[in-house]
Amino acid sequence: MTTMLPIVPSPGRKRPTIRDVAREAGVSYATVSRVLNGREWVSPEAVRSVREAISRTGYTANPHARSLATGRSGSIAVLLTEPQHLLFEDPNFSVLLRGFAQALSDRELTLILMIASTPEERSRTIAYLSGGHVDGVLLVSPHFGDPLLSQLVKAEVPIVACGRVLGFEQLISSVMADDRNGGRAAVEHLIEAGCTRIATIAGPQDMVGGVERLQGYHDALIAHGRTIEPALIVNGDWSRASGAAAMRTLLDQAPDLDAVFAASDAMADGALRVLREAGRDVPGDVRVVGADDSGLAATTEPPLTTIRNPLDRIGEEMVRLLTELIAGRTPLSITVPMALVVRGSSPA
Amino acid sequence: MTTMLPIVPSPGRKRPTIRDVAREAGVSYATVSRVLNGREWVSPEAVRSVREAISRTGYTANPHARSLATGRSGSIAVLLTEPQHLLFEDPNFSVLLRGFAQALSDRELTLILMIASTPEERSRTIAYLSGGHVDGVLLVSPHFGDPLLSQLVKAEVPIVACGRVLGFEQLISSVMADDRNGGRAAVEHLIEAGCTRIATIAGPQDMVGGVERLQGYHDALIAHGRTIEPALIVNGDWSRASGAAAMRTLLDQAPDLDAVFAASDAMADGALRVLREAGRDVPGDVRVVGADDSGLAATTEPPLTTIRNPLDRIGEEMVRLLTELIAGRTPLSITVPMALVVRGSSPA
DNA sequence: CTGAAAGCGCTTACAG
DNA sequence: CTGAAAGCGCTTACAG
Repeated sequence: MTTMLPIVPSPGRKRPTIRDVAREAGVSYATVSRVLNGREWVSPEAVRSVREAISRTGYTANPHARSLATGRSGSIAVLLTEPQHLLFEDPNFSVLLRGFAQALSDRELTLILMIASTPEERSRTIAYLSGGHVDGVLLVSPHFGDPLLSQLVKAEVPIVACGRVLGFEQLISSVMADDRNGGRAAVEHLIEAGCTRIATIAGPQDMVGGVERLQGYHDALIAHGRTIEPALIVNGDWSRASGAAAMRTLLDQAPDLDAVFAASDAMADGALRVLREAGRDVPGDVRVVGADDSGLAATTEPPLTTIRNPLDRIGEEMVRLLTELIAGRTPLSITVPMALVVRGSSPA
Repeated sequence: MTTMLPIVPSPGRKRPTIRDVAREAGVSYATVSRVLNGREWVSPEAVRSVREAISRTGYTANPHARSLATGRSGSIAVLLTEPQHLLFEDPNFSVLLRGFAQALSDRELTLILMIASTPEERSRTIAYLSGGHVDGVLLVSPHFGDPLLSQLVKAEVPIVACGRVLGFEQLISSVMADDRNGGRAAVEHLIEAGCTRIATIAGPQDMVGGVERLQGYHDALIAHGRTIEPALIVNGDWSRASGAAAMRTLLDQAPDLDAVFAASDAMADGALRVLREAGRDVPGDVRVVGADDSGLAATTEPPLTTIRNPLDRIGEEMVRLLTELIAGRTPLSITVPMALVVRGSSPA
């Protein structure tokens, strides 16, 4: 096998630098830098010969040298502060991460993934971010009152969060789903379908999504002159298992219910299972609406009617906001609507 | 009584540099650099006063300057080449990513996430990586014959892949699960439980995991003197829906089956649903074994007996291998065993 | 429009 | 053990 020979075997092979390009193009390296950065005042011929020299040499700019000279790192940190296992198991996180990756790549920004769960990681992370080694940070699941938040704010790092950050509204940009109106839309859909005993499996009440979606449930019932019955409200923790448990409780407390709005698809799936075991037909006897429109929703039996969590859009807007923040604009808070997606568990 | 005041938070605030630390410590900045890098030949007093100066000034090294000086970037790219949506929906990917994050963080290496799906992204990515702007790359789902692979190899970027990379075994380190023996263990468990008509829902046959797990199914049957019956083998695409469809086919082709080994937990879950609908009791009438031990496995009804995909360990080993590669060692291929996890769908 | 030069913040031989 | 100095590869006023 002779094919194993590398083209340029020298271990100390040097990547071409701006000087190599300049030599090739017959100009000064300052000029090369100018065409690289699209600055004005470069003659067309210079531009052309530099471009040729670049492709001939296979030159790529050294981002570290550039950062050192400009003071801009060209990179953005995606920071996870949750105990990591929780987040990584959340399919929603993957969707968000994908959105970030796309939007950052479009802007030629590097995505640096940082996790701050253990105390050591936290202090290492805060030091790194405060050190200004990153142009900005995308905060994924800020815990209210997390000291990390104020440290970051004090360090004046541009930062945008996913979901409102209580107490920092003026300092931290944020993008979030309109959970409240989403929840309301879900319940109004059930009301319009003629349901009269609508239960809800709410999310954790120490998380904004949990609170807001439940609030939307209230809003819809009140708006239609219904009363809020405690027996129709049970909390879960977003998980399928918790949804199943909550459904059992509901069936117990209010056997005559004819609809359930679960604050997550996973909980709705758990509810579906319990309803099936209890011999209740969905949607015949009981209608079910979930939330998020995660990958799960379309594959349950029957498929879930749900309110779509626009995470792709949220990720995109977070990146846009962050670049604006970096450019010096003031913080902003954006709310993205949730849309009802109708499927078999509660048809139109 | 000296500079106790926290350094000024002026907008144009400059981060402290190595010179600031040197001034504070009363040494030259070369000495500061030495204690920073743990080089020998520094007096204990110098070390102490530098450390104090560092904490007093809140200094953190500028990684870009350091990279420029050392030629090491201190960062590792995690490269996704799959059409991204496929990967991000895969819970296994999250687990792997988490393992990477942890292992890299432990080594104070920065994790850069890169996605190369569109042609533009691909060429941008290849340029970036070939430019030597990253110390190495962790390849998540290499497609056989992907030209990106040979370009990366040609660029002499240290790279380790998840799963064997056909044709590049000598050049690219890889870490993978022992899918074949895992599949074999799953089926032997069923044989030992007394099952005689064991079906399998195999994964895609153009993916190594799909092929190997099916091979393991063969191995076990043959080793126990059983015959391979085509009617007992159906392919899926890893998804729950495909598992359900496959189960229907199996029930049709071989109504007397008493066990199913599905090559993924999601497919097993689909099979579970169809079996339930068909009135077959699991594990009473039919035993079911899945694969991966994803988050799903413990929450199905009944919970799945499965073979654990050691992705946490795989991620860890990939990072270790990569650092060794960067240090100049030769490529290596590692196989991590899969362990049987016994749950209700096929108890001991 | 273009070149020479300073400077970004670090590391690392090289002399002491 | 420690300091002065060169150099990593770029950008950007500053003079032409």
